[in-house]
Amino acid sequence: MISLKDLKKKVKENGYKLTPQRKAILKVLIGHNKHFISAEDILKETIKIYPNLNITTIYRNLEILEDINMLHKTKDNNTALYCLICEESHHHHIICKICGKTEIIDFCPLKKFSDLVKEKNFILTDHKIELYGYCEDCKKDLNP
Amino acid sequence: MISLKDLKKKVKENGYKLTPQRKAILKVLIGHNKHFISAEDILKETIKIYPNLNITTIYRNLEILEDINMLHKTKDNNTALYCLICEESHHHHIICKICGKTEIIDFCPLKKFSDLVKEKNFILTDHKIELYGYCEDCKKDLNP
DNA sequence: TTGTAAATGCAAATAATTTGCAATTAGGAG
DNA sequence: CTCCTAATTGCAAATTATTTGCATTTACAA
Repeated sequence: MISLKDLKKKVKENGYKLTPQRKAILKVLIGHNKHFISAEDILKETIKIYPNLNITTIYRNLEILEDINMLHKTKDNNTALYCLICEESHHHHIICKICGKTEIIDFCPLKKFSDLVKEKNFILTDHKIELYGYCEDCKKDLNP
Repeated sequence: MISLKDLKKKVKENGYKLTPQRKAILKVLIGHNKHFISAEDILKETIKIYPNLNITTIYRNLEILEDINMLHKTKDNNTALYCLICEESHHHHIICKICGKTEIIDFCPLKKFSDLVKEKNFILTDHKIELYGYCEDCKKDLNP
């Protein structure tokens, strides 16, 4: 289980200061561990911890966390979503198209891809596998 | 091989008119078949065919084509990219992080995912697998 | 040929994200 | 502990892709 302490440590190791704003953001992220969350929603949560934190600060910190490989960013609609990278296991997600609920799919077919990629003379650096559908709650509301 | 004629037919079948602007857009899309392209780049190309076509028209048509399932939209950086859906084969892509060149990876591990998804009580409706890296040309320019 | 809903072009609006800049602050050096 | 400096923040304004309102034009079925 990833801890707030670990996150703070990694931030410091990378030469960034531990401001109260940054700590609040980390706390919120860890509260949503393994689920995607938007910058705006992070703001709503952090404000409870550090009342007048600015959205700019959120964005700047998310960018830093992404740079030092602590955060995974994805953008499918018009709003970017973020999710802590927990290194324990490499995995992908299924995302509910209605409520955004996210579950982990603990399987990665990357090895099978890498040969195919080599054939195309690409160097593979990143990959993103996202599954979409309806979660248990939302599927009840679907029209028959 | 998908043809312009097929595309026009599908557009008509769905009750949309065949305006010259729309035809120009389809022509450009088919010219980039199996590769992603941005709205702005589509505009640059269509303008050669239909000189004062407006970017709004591009966006509105891309939305229609997406609605009738002729177009696949993806958004990773801040710009959406579009790619005709050719139904002949289901596949995924590798995208060069520098120049955007796209190649097809003709493999889909979806079946392996579906069992895992069922365990989570989701209904799986869509999936997106995107691989990123550097293409043959761009990898030459990478710093050593 | 005509009528009408669909489609277009333009300008203005929107919304997420970024940037400039002055003020504040974390945290290492002394 | 105090001071210094680079890092960080907050605010307001800029940016950029995309969308919307509206008047005008057009495809195409009758």
